[in-house]
Amino acid sequence: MSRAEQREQTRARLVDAAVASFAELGFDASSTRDIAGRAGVTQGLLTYHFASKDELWRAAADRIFAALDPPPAAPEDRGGDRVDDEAAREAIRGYVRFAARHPELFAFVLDASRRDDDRLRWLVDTHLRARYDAVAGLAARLYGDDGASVAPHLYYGLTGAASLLFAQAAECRALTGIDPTTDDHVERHAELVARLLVP
Amino acid sequence: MSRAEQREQTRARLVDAAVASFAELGFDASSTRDIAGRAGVTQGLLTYHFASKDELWRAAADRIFAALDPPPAAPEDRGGDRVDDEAAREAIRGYVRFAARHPELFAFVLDASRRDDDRLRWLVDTHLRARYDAVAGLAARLYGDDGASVAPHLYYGLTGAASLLFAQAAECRALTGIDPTTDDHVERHAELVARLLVP
DNA sequence: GTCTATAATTAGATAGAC
DNA sequence: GTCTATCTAATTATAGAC
Repeated sequence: MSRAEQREQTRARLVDAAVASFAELGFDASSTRDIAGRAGVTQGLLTYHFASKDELWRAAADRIFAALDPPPAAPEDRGGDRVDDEAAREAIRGYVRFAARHPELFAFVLDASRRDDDRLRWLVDTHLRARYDAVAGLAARLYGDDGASVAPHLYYGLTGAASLLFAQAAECRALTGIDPTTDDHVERHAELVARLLVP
Repeated sequence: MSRAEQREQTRARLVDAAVASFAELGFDASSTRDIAGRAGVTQGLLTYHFASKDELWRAAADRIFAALDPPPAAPEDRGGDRVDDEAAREAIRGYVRFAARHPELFAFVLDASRRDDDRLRWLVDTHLRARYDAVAGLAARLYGDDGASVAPHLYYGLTGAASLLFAQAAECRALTGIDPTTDDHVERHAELVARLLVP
């Protein structure tokens, strides 16, 4: 293997380990030593590839959001002004299924949103704004002129309703006895959220 | 002031500071030195009153949940089998208003739910289970025989939809330009969530 | 009851050998 | 490109003076 290949392989393994650690433990509780260990290398090598913990965190964010492009398909606009209800429901079901299968995305954003600092602003500017604008556009089509004013509430309401169950899977198991990550419960949750937003 | 009074005052200030720090920064990123500093005492005194960081965390949890008793009023059952729709909506609005004014509750639970450890289990057994059972009972009245199976989805769906906007207030300001903690936006969110759950 | 001093551990970042 | 060794700073917890 060439040095360039070796380089890319090591970086990829470090970023994978960083994504898992940041999503699971959060930024503060994650240690670069532990992340390096998960990737099978030493901490010294980690700082060779990523000069600071912040730089590693940004690489992890890029990796997480790269898995999202293109964004989950918005419901097709079938000629008329109004979006077809069942198509909107299916889009929401798809969103819930995605949240269930990628809990690291929500966990990562939630962790960054904790403090009003440079990392949050970078995440908003680099990855979140474009996705929010897409949802706001959808809200405008669903709610007409009121779209702009309901967009924030719809965005956080939908995201919270869709994602919290999977972000708190451990709590849910302890509290209710059910495992929310099973296909059956993912589908139940998708149906509930879809029916709540589009009755 | 007697020593007993002094003791209680110092403990109360330490617990108040701990609640703020654990909710704002999370357990790991909170330091006992900083918490002691916020309370105006030294770290040595903190460990005199609370032998470990874990013990302080449990005292903070007790304080947070003490503010919740009695639980937010459930809608009155007006004679019939079915709960009155408008009363159910008002109960949900009250829940959203409470979430908006006490973001530390959601932040604290969310932080504990991150890891499947002893702290999470203690929190579930000591404070969360009774509250969940109340919601599950409400679900049974709203949804009849299906209540038991939808209760977990309803609980996390409602909690997420109601609370996330305020838990991520800093992100919301950066992302949308609005401040979700204003009375106006709290009411908008309350109305949206109430109308979603009880159309 | 409160403080200062410190032990023991761990963190992120740096330097240099290979 | 990778590793070992080390620096500096911060952490929780402990011990003892007052």
